[in-house]
Amino acid sequence: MDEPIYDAIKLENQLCFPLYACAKEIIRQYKPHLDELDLTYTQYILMMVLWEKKTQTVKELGQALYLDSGTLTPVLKKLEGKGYLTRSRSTQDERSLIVTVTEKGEALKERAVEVPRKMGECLALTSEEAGLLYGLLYKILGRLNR
Amino acid sequence: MDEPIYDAIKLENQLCFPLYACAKEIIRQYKPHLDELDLTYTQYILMMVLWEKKTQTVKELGQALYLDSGTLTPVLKKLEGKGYLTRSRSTQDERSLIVTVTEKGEALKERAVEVPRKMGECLALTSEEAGLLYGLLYKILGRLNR
DNA sequence: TGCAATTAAATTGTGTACAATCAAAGCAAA
DNA sequence: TTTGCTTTGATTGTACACAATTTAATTGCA
Repeated sequence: MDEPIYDAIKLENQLCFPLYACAKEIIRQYKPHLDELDLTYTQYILMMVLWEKKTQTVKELGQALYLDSGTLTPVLKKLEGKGYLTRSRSTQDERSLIVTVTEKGEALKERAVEVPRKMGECLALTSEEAGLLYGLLYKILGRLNR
Repeated sequence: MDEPIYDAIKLENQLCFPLYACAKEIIRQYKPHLDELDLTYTQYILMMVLWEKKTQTVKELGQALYLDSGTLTPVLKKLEGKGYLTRSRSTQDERSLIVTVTEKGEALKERAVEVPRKMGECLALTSEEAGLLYGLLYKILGRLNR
């Protein structure tokens, strides 16, 4: 009853599935730490971009995070409501919305630096393995990004 | 202005982010192929389990897919509506819901075998790299799974 | 110049994801 | 056997995620 023709559609032979499951499970591990900051994972990675760049358009945020305006608009409004960023139209190009981190948003960074340290332990990869995984993932992302 | 203290919360230094982005981007690549089968990615991986096991409880599906009943219940109802599976309570234990693939669901497998072949090309990894990635992902999943 | 094509966000609708809670069923110890 | 604990799915509420459409602004070109 073993039909090798069908091996290709066995869950255990997929590469996408462990990728999908792994991402979800790791994000679940983040939750208790991010709850302390009152941030979701999506809000957290968005703030990460702003901590580094201070000011970005929605388009730039979308490119950095692989998210579109349909996802970003409500997340940005939520973070604006929390006082971590401001949203305003560009005077050069009224179509562009400029997102800028506030002082309160900057201050959050001080508490957020603890999150990667707390998370680091749970992956259980050596630094070589982590580097290898990192390289493979960005190789795939680079290939898909066109 | 380079503050190495903050390097840990740069997006580019995260391992979870490329994992999350990669999973999403690959699932996006699946979409045109899965559209031909009128399946979403979640529906597709659920059917994958049923193609192999024929019959599973919701609990077993949840363990296989890393999903809970809050996600599975609506997906199962949708697939039941499409005629690909049936849902019925176990007579041994009325708490358990037994999910069984139908003939129509089995038939879908014949068309689904083409999907992995069509997808294989877009990853652009050698088989060594794919094996390495696979191993690393399951190592993480194994560690997180307790 | 004037208008068609393009671009940037926002909106709408569908489909997950998951925490928290609930209800029903089974189990277990006194 | 009855009460309390556990297990299993379903439900509810919140938060993405993205395709498709809409709106407003800008650009390109005849």
